[in-house]
Amino acid sequence: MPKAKYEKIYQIIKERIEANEYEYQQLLPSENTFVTEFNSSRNTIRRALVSLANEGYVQSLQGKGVRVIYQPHRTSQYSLSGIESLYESTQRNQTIYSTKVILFVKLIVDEKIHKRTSFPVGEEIYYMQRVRFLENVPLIIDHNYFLTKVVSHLTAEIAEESIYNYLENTLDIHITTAKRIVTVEPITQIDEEYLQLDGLNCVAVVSNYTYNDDGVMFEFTQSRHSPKHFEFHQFAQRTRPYLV
Amino acid sequence: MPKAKYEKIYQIIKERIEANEYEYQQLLPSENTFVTEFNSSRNTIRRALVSLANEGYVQSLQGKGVRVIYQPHRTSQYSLSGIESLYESTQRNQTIYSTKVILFVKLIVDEKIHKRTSFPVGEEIYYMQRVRFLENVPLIIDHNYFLTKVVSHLTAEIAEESIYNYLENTLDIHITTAKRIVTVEPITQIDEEYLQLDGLNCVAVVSNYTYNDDGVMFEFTQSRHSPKHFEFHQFAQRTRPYLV
DNA sequence: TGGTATTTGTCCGTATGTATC
DNA sequence: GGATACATACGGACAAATACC
Repeated sequence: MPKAKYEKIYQIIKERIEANEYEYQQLLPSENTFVTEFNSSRNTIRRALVSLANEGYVQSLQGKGVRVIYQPHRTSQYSLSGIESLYESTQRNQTIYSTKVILFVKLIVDEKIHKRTSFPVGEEIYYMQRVRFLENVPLIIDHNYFLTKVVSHLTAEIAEESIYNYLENTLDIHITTAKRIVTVEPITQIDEEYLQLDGLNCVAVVSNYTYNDDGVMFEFTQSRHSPKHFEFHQFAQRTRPYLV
Repeated sequence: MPKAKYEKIYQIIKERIEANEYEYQQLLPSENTFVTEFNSSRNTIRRALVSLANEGYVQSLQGKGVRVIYQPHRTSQYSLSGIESLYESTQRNQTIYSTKVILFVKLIVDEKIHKRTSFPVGEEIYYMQRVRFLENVPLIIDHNYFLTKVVSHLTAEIAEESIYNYLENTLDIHITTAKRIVTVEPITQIDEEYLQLDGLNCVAVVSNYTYNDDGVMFEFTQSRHSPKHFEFHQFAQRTRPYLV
């Protein structure tokens, strides 16, 4: 539940767009109209609108108005990131989701792990491998690394459920920023063993660097995706061209 | 050249971070310090800082300060998107960049093209295929679709050079927003013919939907990347966990 | 063609809240 | 408790682009 006023307004307008109350390509009510509706300053309205623009819901056109450019996903139900997370997707589609832990160890960062994760050498970490299923289809193999000094008392049982539940609710750790890098890599033996690749010899790899609100990078996760179901979304505003 | 004050301030602070004037994990000068340095309001400073945070340069910590979390790329020189564009990368590394047009036609959108591009059926478009080289290595095959009613008088010669130069400078079209979707797909005959895949049977595909500042989607581009050199960056703030 | 109203973009100043030190 | 630093919110002013008459 958001506390800030601009977040509430953002949420309300977003829901109206998703409910098609404001239609694709239509102009929203003017900022001043929202000012009277929500009884706020124009600045607060603008903050909400800027957030919506940043997430690809609307586009502001000076002198004209604010146009809706959101379109519901017509693509894969496994769509990831950007506007909608896998979690939201599972909720919306009422799909069955499960996780199987195939490795769970505690170890010390050496030079090799440092190169992969950029955790400092000598730090103690949890390392686990997990297979993630949607509708009983193995979609993703996760390699998770957590700093033990931030994430304490992790167990395989917790990893089988939701780690982020544990972080948020039990340890009261809040993630605020994350870097993600998508690459495509040749398959490993583990990939081949657990994922249904149908002859494809690559996987989509999302490397995820997660920071808590102290600015400490406490998690590195490499998610190796079955190519067939992989989809990664990005929205950019006032962007440079993608390729020269 | 940015006109707005907050953009200039954003640019200056960004350059200081990239020049390591403000170091990784160090706190920036406080907002009020910047207020006096740039002789502006705190609002304007905050706008610059929020932009930097959105692009992964800094992280704001209430009560503490604003921490630098930017690290220069230690990875591939072909790194794409997010913080640094391929163009900036080529500039920085002084690499040689070239394009070869292998197909250039004008055609009408039918049902099949509509499904791929989401251009309306019946619209006239330019369709071209281009191979893109870095240091004489074929990295990417582009399939570009442009609405002729927005992008007029395109030629193969222009496509061989920089289309965006033509758009920006000759046609005065400004792109403001873009959606990108990354997927991994089996290779086609064209991929195999032009890219050096070394036995890999997948390519990384970036689908790019580009809007001009009238809110018209005038370009759809599918860029098919050689997996070895592909890297796609994203930065997210106050994000949900990547996977449940 | 021109003038006026509308709408978004930028910028400023101020006040108050909240977290940290 | 007090000082510092970021977060939120309000209100006002003017600029720039557009729409309308």
